[in-house]
Parts: sequence; structure tokens; C-alpha cells
Amino acid sequence: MAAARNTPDTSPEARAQLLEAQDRFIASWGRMGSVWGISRTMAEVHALLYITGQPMCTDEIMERLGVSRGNVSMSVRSLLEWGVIEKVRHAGDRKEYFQAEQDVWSMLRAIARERIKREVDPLLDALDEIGELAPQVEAKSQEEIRALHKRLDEIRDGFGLITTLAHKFAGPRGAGLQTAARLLAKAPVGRKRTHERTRKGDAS
Amino acid sequence: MAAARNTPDTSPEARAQLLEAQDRFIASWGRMGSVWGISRTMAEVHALLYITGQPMCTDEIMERLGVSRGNVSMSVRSLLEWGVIEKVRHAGDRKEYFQAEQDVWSMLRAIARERIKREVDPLLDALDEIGELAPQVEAKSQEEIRALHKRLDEIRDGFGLITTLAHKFAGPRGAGLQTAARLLAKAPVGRKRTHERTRKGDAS
DNA sequence: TTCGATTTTCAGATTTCATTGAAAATCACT
DNA sequence: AGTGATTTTCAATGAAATCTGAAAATCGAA
Repeated sequence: MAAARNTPDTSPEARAQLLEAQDRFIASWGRMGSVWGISRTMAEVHALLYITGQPMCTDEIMERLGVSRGNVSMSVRSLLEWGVIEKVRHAGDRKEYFQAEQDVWSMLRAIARERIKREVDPLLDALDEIGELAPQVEAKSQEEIRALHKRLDEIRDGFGLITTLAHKFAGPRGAGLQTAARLLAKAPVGRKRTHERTRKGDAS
Repeated sequence: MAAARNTPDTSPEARAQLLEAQDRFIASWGRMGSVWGISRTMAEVHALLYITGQPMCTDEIMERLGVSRGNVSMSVRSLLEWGVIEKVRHAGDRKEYFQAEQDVWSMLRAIARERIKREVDPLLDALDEIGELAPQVEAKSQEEIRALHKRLDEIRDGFGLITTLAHKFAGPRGAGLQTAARLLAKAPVGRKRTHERTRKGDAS
């Protein structure tokens, strides 16, 4: 039977709900992906692998998400580069399977790392270059040029600080976030979440 | 003469360099804008106002950036909503002038605030919703559904923590970043900046 | 209130980016 | 090496975001 690996003894209704919930998550994560400048499909593939937790092959992903083979191939490659999924081989099966990193923090760190690489580092480089471009503060009365440098430096310092901070978290062994965050999260500062923690259960 | 407000006694070459450097900054900031999912023009307008520090009217912006009137109008409106620029009126002049917030940190906070609003909050809302969608852990053997909830909760907690942290910084009076960052930046953690601090001058 | 200067709006043109699909390349196994 | 299954690449297509420009609305001054 094709039911194998994927289907424990679960009622059809419950299974439908499971799939529905997964799809919702995939859709949300995909939407966020676009907002973040990541292709929607790439985000969806990741969401699918993360939320199911199971290794899946190209065809399974294609089918579940309804996207083309080429698209899956490219998305999977990027995700591998990001280090948020990994290849898994099944003995006696030629297909490649992919599985998502299951530790949330390591995953979030990977995302942060990539985003900094794409969104901040190039700007810092550009700022350095520009700073060197216009250093001729020949004489007095060059008020504007000095002002330019001041602003460039301020921006650079700002982003530099953020980057340093972020690297500490995003770095390979950045255990930092959890602890640091928890630490900082303590002091009261007008928390403003609009919806409450509505999770029930957990009881038993 | 038209030279007025904008032109102190500066040599033409120095002025050219100034403009060149400004343009480079504008271009870089604009490029980042696209990466961030902000329209390039909006980012460029902001860059222009920030780096010159001067209030400018629609026509000046149009001319300097070479974009249409409508585009400037829309960009300026968004920037006002973000709270990173403000209107300035000159007595006896009907035109509206715009000036960028000059404090870097307040500016960075504004940017962070907007990005969280667009990039994280909707995801958290969606996660809550999904969590409620599939709560029927009817019996035992519903391993997969429990696993789903576990993953949803983990992601939600992760982002929740990040959001809390970020709100602390991005909040209206979030003096936090500077101090907190400086604090955290102290402990040594394999700084990896690829280029050195090359700013000279500052001497005299 | 009237008038002209200024700003806003928005349908259509343009540009940018993601996706497809099929051909080419790769690869595991014999 | 040969073979067929699997993956990768990439030109062409499609979709989405952005921008323009001119008409309509707004606004301040007289």
C-alpha cells in the first residue's frame, strides 16, 4: 500500500484537519517569505519540510505545493545553502530526500544570518567606499562635506552596532539569542501584543 | 540668484565630489530599500533628505532623483507615515518642504518598527489562528497532530521573543538599543567585519 | 470667493522578478 | 561503459510591483 511511512492510524477527519492546518502554516510562511524578499516557493518548501518534520523528495514537494520541478530544485538548493534543510538518502532508493532543521533557534539564526548578509553587509561596504570617495576636506568653510561625513559615520556606526549584535546571535554557535533575549525581555517596557496567548491544553 | 540657501562658498570641484558622494549613498540606500521590500524610490527620497539634511520641495526631489511627480508624492507620504521625515513650511511660500529625521537611532527604530509590523506581526497572528484551527487531539495515537502543535508553538515562541525584544527597541521611547547593544557588544565573539575602519581625518 | 500654484490620484505603460517546462547534465546502479 | 531514473539549468512566459503623466482635487493668499 502507498499508505506507508506517512500514515499512522488516524481518522480521516483528523487527518484532513492536520493537512488544512499545515497548509495554512505553509501559506503564512510563504507570504512572509515574499515580504522578506525570499521567493514565495522557497519559503513554502521550507515551511512544508519544517511543519511535517519528515524527509520528502522532489515529487512529493511538487505535488503537495503544486509547483514545477525546476522551481523545487532551485528552492531546495537555496535552502541547503542557507543551511536550514539537509539531504537525506534512503537505502536502496535513488531519490534525494530533504529534511528541515528541527531546532527553531538554529533555524532562526540561519535566517537572520542570511538576511544580514544580503541586507546589511553590502550597505556597510558601500558606506566605507563612499567615505573614502570624498575625503578632501581641503579647507575651512567645507561645512557640508563635514556634515556628509558625520551622517555617513553615524549610519555606519548604527548598522555596525546592529550587525555586531546580530552576528553574536546568528554566529555558528550563537547560543546568545535565547539567553540574551530572555534577559532583556524581563525589564518592563509596555508590551503591546494585540492578541493573547490562547493556547489551551498542555494540561494533562 | 538661484544659488541661495543651497550653496556656500565652495569650490566647484569639491561640490562635484559632494554631489557624487551623496549620489552614491542614495543609490546604496535605494538598493537596500529594494532588498527590504521598500520601493526603491521611497528609499532614495529618504536617503536624499537624510544625507543633505536640508528641507526640500517636491520639484527639487524630482529633479535630483529624476523621478516623476506622482512617485515623489507617494513616497513622501509613506515616509511621513513611517515618521522618518516631516513637513516644513516656509513663510510666504506655498510649497511643502520635507526634512528627514536627523537622529540615526530614532530613524533606525522607525524602520525596525515598520518592518516588524509588516514582517512579523501578521505571522504571529496567523500562527495563533492556526493553533486554534486544529486543537482536536481527540485520543492517543494522534502523534502527528501533537507534533504539529509543538512546532507551531516553538515558532511562535521564537518570534514572540524576538518581537518582544524588538518592540523594546523600536518602541516610541526605546532608548534601549544603544545601551543594550553596547552592553552586549562587549563580550568577545569572533567579530568578522571584512573591512577595517578606514576613516582618517578627525585630527586637526 | 476666486485664482493659480501645488499636491494627489490612478489607469495604463514599464520594469522587475518568479515560475515553468523541456532539454541537457548528472548520477547510481549494473 | 551503458542505461534509465533523477536533478539541474535556463530561455521564454507570466505575474506582480513600480512608475509615469496628466486630469482632478486641494489649498493658501489676495
